[in-house]
Amino acid sequence: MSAEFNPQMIQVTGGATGFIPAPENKGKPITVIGTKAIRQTFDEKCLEQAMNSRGAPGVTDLVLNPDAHCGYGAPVGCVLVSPTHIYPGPVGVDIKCSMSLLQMDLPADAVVDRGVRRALINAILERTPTGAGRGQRSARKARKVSTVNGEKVLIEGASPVVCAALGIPQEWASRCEDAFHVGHDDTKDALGNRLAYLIAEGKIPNFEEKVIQLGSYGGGNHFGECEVVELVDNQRARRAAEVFGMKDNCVAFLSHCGSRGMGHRLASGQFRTLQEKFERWGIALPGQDKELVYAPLGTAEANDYLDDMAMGANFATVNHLLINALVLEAFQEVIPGVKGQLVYFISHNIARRERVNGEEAWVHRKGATRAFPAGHYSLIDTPYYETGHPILLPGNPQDGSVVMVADSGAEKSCYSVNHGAGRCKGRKAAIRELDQEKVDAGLAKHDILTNCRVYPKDEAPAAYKDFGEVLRSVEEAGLASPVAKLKARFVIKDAELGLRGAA
DNA sequence: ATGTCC
Repeated sequence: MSAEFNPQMIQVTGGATGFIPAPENKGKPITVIGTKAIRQTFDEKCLEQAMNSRGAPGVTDLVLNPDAHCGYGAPVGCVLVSPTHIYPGPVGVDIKCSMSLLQMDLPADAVVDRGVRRALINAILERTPTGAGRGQRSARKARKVSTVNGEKVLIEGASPVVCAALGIPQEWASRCEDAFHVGHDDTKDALGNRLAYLIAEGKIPNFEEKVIQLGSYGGGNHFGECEVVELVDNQRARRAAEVFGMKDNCVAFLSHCGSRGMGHRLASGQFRTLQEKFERWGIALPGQDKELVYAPLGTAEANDYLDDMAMGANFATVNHLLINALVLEAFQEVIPGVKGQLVYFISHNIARRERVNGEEAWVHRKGATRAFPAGHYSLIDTPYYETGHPILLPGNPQDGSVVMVADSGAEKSCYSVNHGAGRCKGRKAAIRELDQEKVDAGLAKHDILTNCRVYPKDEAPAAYKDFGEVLRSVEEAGLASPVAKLKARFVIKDAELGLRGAA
């Protein structure tokens, strides 16, 4: 298999766009987004996964984004569309891993002082811990979490009752890609029934401990980052920023996290169940990849998966909104009177039912971000119909992150863009090859503070692709345009990761 | 991603 999958298989059509013919030339080709430099970053395993995913049962469209790299069954950084099947692998173990951005009514000058930034880091960490398990949040600061009914969170998502219990401003629900998710039959009763079954059967052990994780970041590539907003200087970007509620040269807070132990448990339970069934029934898997299990829509297996995915997604939604509420509280403790407003909350690990090619289909975005441009039917009755919705893309602390808005060209990528820079080095390779002093010096040079004594090498900017080249790909392909740049002032990560890598 | 296989 070695020489079979390589970037030369991509046929370039220009404008950072190309295609790979589907396996045996059956059906639509894989759409590939990326400049020449980006196409060279797609390794064998990533391309093999893309081909397996494209040839999988019921799959009609596959898009490979510029940040694509090897993932679980399907590449991280791809879009998989099926009108007939649901695929748990291309949603992933961190159901509804997402980005959110909180805009502060606070000029950039307010976070120049390093003492103020240190105080903010500490106030934020007290409320929204990082790392495995429940983290180190103090009991006093965790009080809001212990008052919420965990079952309601899974069943209702960011409902008025749940938001009120957690001190989340109700208007933030309108700044979500989806504020809640319903079950396979479009009711929340389906979720209530499914959850009662899971709990009765002991399928979600330590349920309350998982609920307490609400308002925490977790580890890996998750982070919280204080930013200074630099609006792009053109009329369209200015208009979009106005609708998004973004303020030039002001402070904002960018968060990346997902559904924590709850989503992990729901997802891994589904993988186990489906893999056992495929084995028992002797059904061949696409490319013999057991991570590409699937369920035909309408079966009990698909219904159970859709219900579990919805509950994991509801947990992630409330987790993100609570983090934003707690981060705002932390800012207010350090800088009394400061105001904050959610700009947007948008996922990059979720399957959504959308219209593609004129029919309803499940659009699986695995490390990919929805990108509906102005006038898209789905944005009617939202604040974003005239502009398109905000697209939140983390790059890296040194080179910055970006807020974009979709262009009409996004149709060719099933209305999707990348979800970040994408890894170019595996974690082990990054820990082995990168120099700790250089990693820390890079952040220091940009005057970016962090809670980590040493920054995790496997999360260093050098472990990721060139973000500028990734964004060039998106713009040249006509998928989206920049609205604002986000310049990091401090970054909060799982500090234990760094200590591990420093050994 | 995940107390990294309840």
